[in-house]
Amino acid sequence: MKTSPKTKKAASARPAKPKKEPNFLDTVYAIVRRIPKGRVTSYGAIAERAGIRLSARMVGWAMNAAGSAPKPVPAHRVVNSKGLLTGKHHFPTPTLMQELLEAEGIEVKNDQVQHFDKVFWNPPLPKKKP
DNA sequence: AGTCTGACCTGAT
DNA sequence: GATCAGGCCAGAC
Repeated sequence: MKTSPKTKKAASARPAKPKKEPNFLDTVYAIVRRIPKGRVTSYGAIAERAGIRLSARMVGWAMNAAGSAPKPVPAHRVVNSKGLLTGKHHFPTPTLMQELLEAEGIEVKNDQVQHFDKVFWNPPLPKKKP
């Protein structure tokens, strides 16, 4: 048999989706995972680096998915532009986020990162291998 | 299939 | 100076 009744899925080398970039989600993870210890970043910064400055909301949603991510994502190092631990409520324990930050040497008071502009870490562009 | 929300940010009133 | 609304992408129901 070999008949191939029809071109079921036949040759379609690549219509138009060579997989440019997986999902901006993976990009976000890549950036978040690159955050060094003792540093924090903001959703907007990640979103901008990911190429979606107007979509900072999705970054938060991405963090939510981070719990389901194959690898642990330091979501506790991600705070909003004000340095507030807005997502701390989404952690296993509402104090875990602060605990982790303090454990890394970051001073947190009242759910607010102290010296935010000093511990703030600007994420680099996800350099892609040529 | 369409609809809605989501850990936000920025600009304008 | 504070408040309101808009915007973007992706997943879940």
